[in-house]
Amino acid sequence: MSAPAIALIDCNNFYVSCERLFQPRLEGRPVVVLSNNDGCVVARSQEVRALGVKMGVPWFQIKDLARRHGIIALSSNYTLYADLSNRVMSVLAEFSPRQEIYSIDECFLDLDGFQSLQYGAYGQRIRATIKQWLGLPVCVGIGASKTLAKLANHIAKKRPEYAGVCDLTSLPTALRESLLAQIAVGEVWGVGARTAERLAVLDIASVLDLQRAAPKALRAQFGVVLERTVAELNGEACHTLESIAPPRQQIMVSRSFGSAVYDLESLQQAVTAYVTRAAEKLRRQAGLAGALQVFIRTNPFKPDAPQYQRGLIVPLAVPSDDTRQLLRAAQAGLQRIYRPGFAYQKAGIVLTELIPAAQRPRTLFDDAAAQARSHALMRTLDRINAKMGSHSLRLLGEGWDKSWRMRRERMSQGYTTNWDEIAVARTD
DNA sequence: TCTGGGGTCCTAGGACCC
DNA sequence: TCTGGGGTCCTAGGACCC
Repeated sequence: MSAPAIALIDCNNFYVSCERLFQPRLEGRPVVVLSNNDGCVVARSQEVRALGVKMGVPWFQIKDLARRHGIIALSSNYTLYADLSNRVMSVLAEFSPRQEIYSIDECFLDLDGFQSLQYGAYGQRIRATIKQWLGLPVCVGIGASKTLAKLANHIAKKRPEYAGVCDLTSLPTALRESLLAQIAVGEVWGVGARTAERLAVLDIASVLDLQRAAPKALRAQFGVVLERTVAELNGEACHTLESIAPPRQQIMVSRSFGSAVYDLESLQQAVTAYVTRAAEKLRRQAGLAGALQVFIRTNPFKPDAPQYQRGLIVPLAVPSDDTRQLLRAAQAGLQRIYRPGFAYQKAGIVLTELIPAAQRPRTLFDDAAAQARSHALMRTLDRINAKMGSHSLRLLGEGWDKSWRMRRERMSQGYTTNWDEIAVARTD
């Protein structure tokens, strides 16, 4: 009987690695990828980390530093990252029958049954395969629980002597504990800055301290989440591997504007675009929304300017996935919360009370013919946009001028997703 | 000038009911 | 002076994640 083992494979500074794949000149140079509107740093190359640039820092705050050190900043190209992510995940799926895709650049694999191959060696094979087939660097962490696998991955990333793969299940106890004693408790999956601060007061500073802490006392002070984390650190798997992603409970689409927006019409256009996108996601998971929330807000980072923020939940008479009905609800809500005279910085919508389309409630007033027409129209819309590229067909309400559209001034191309921008090996 | 977007889970407290 | 007790449901907000 083998002990359970879970692997966490995580791409190294994924967005930067994706960009380097198609722009080899970025290799060895300090590179960051910025969030929407070129706002914050969301990915940093090793060279940038070494300069002390923190995750999430606003780009304008480090422009001086960037100039001095020749940091190259790129707008985020999510189409490219999503495509490469899909390729990484398909390759990784070959290494275990049970895979949980956890985020765009991470997945868990259940290694149960692969013990005879030696987990560490298996991890090296995974790492080498992704590097050779896709050109992307990954690290592999292996542990008896998801939390330990994450921790092992952290060690694999930070300590070169592990060559990108750390198998905590095979380390001698003394070595494992000395490693855990050197890692700050805030590195543990599920322990954020607030909790780390409160733990410090109790003299729980390292991962080893937390592993050895009394679970019941922690539960009383911090709740059940931290209690489970401690159990996981002790090798008791509380978080199971979810190979089938459960349907989302809410679908949100929101964006900051490229520049401030004042008039209702621009907000209406933006909200139309967001609802359109959210409805596509909703139909892709075969769901219906029972309610829609719409919200708008001014820029909270400008406290001197008049502030206004409001949201409203609009219930739908009947749960729906029809873009037109969702739009009516959103526009009605927007009308009610809009106040003139403010510089709006962001708007968004959230679809909530989601149910599977198969559970569509029946009412006395069901109009089967109208439902069939709606279904056919939405399916056609989705198909055309899937084939011709999203936004090929869209509602007039999105408008044409788009002053609210976000800034992306440093964007790379669609090397793998757009025939016109496909990567070129040589031009002569 | 310039500060992302999209999620989940848990808890506390109020409303309501018997 | 002195104002029940317990259960359920819902919502808002906090904390965390990538």
